[in-house]
Amino acid sequence: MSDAEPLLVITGPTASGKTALAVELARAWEGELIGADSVQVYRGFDIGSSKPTSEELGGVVHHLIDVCEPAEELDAAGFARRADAAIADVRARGKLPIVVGGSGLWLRALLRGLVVLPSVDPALRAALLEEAACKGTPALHARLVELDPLAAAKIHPNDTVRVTRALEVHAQTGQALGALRAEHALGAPRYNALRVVLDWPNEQLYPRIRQRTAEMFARGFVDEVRALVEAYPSARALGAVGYREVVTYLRNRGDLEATIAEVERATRIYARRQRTWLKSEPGERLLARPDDATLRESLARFVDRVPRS
RNA sequence: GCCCAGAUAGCUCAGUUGGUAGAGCAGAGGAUUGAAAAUCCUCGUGUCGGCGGUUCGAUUCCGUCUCUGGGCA
Repeated sequence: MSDAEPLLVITGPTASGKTALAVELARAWEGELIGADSVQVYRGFDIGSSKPTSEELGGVVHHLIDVCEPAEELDAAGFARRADAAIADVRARGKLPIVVGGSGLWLRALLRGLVVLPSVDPALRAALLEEAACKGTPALHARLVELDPLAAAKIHPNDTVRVTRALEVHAQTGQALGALRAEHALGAPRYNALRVVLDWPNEQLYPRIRQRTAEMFARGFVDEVRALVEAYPSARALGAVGYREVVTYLRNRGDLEATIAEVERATRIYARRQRTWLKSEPGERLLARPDDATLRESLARFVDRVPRS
């Protein structure tokens, strides 16, 4: 057991019921929520990200939602900085911070930190992407083999995001990301987190996804996307699950029923990817269904250990 | 009723100049250190519509039947 601060984290695949449980716990223990969701941080991305409404929150304070304009870009490092500040602020007021969200890398950045590096240079990144588009990502990977063999060995030649990222770091710092990561991996956790992983069998999760998707469209998801596309045509979050499918629908004047089915499918695939991530992520973990009767007792024992200043 | 085009993986289809077949999507698993709701990797046996014929061998060629589109009556 490390001496890092205890921290309660609610995570799990999409549509597993994270928000509802977090709100319930916040009410019970005078908590405030810290979002760890890479889409809900953007203003205007409401329906498609299942951002909790003020009714759902029922007065519970929710940090790190609506903190960016869609044209801005918040990355994992920026999120971790803001989340650290929000957690400290909640504690300073004698409340219980409850981190809730399903963005795996963002949670990792918060709980274990990232390699310390200069912030992203958009021009450099754009140039590398341009080169990847022209020559093909494997050509850039071949260069990475020369510059950073350790990183290259762990990155597939077709993985444009990771190949360009590693080259970007080398260009910015002259250092090999592979070695930096290996060194960083040995570091201590930043928080003593209890991660509650909510999940359901597919027979229950898939119908929940279906129902939530239907509700999104009933509440005006298409109009939300139309307005966002007009105001912020290059917003990165328009590529997120659901948004991407509706953008295509609007551009091609496609079939709405088929689009709804595509959104459901993309959401199921996303849920599976989240599970894979959650399985391999180290640290203390409590796997539970949201209706698990013993879950509240276990959480109450943990919360008793959390100091409040 | 006649003509034409189809019938191949859960779906959409490609293909085999005759040696029992493969893409995309779906589905399942995995990776993941400043894009992460992103990005990427792995996994393909199915009476090749039924029945006959030709052939050493037919999913492929021929005949016929059934079904589905489209056209003509």
